[in-house]
Amino acid sequence: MDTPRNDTRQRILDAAEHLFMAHGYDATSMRLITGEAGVNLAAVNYHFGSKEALAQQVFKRRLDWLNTERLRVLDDLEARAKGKPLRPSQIVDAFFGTLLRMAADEDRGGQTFLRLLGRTMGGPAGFIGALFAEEYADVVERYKAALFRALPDVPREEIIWRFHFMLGATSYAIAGTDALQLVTDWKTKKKKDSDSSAAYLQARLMSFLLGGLRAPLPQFD
Amino acid sequence: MDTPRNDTRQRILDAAEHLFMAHGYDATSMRLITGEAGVNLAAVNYHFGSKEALAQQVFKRRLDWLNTERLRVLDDLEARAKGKPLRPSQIVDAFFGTLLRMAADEDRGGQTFLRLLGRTMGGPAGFIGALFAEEYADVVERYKAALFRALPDVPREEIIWRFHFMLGATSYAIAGTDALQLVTDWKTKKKKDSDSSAAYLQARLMSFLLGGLRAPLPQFD
DNA sequence: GTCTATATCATGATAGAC
DNA sequence: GTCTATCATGATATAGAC
Repeated sequence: MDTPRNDTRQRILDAAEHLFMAHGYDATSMRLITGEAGVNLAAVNYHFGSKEALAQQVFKRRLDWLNTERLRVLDDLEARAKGKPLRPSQIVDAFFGTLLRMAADEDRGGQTFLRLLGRTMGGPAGFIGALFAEEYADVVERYKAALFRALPDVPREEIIWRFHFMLGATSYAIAGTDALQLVTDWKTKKKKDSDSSAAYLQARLMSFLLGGLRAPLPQFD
Repeated sequence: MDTPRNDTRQRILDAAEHLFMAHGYDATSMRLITGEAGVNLAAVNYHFGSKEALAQQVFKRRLDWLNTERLRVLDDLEARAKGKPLRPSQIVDAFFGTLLRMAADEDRGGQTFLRLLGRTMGGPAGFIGALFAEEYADVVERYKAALFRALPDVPREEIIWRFHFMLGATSYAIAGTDALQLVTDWKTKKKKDSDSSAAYLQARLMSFLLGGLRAPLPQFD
């Protein structure tokens, strides 16, 4: 009896994740998806109901894990701090570092999903926005509150903006380097350490984010 | 004889810019575009040849101006510096500040184009990537060189990464705040100064970018 | 649950009258 | 330059046999 045969669902999700990443949602037809998955065209509508519902499940499968993990890490940090505010670096690492560590885990979608995520978040606010809002709401609230406590001297409005900027820098870093890659020669130079490149990216991004988060307050003049 | 009647071309470009921003490239049909522009369906193919060529012109119209302006500002700064390296803040403001100042200029497309740009740069690497590479190549080279001179102690590779991160934060800031707006209550609070909000955003973003650009170097351990 | 075959529709593009 | 009418294509979704 091996594995119970819900294989089809998984195969469709994997193919869709990959193809959405490569060509975008609109440009990916259900024929492409079912073709790559090796299943029948009608299977998508049987298992998911529609193409849009399929896309939602593609994201939900990964985001459920990510957000649970983010909350778990934050709970852990706060328990250990015993009521004292966390350091900004801890919070940033818990939120964005957890995201980046997904990239190293192929079972969690690896870079494929992360790049898809980065691209989708910038895209037209479409159907995915609602899902994000629903999924992220409590997590973002918790992390915002932690940042407020960690940076009592920074106006809350400023923190929210900087959180937003950090999201953008991270999305871009993840979404792939296509825009600059063409202009830059880093790809050839970087070929040697493609394994540890995720770790390098993480270290680089973290120091950038923290530098921005703790920058001197802007002067409105 | 009034205005010579190339009105149609402009109307199509304006409508396409607006609709691409609102719904994305794929989801915007030529019937929608010509409908909003008040011109005939066949006019797009007559004037531009194809939908894809139209999209390229939508970007080219704005980017030609933006990149020329960026070069002009950099030339000006370097002439004034008389061989001495520029300050990082000057370079960042010349590159990203010029971009943000487009948002205040309705004749240059204003926020509409800027949001479209922010969204498209994150999207699937499609046809627009080639145009960007062609348009941006010399400008990015010039700015990279200026940053190298301004930050001689920072490894060049690190500068390139941070430039990339800055692009991401800026794209996101521009592309609109949809993702966080739902979670945050800043919209109601911010209603009062919708005029000067562009100036506030610019000041906030600039201090964030500079903080990140000058952050302590990451430790790879 | 899975597949074949098909219904229904919207799209980008073009030919040709004016 | 502008319009109408239309073509060819590829999309999602579904009905019904197995």
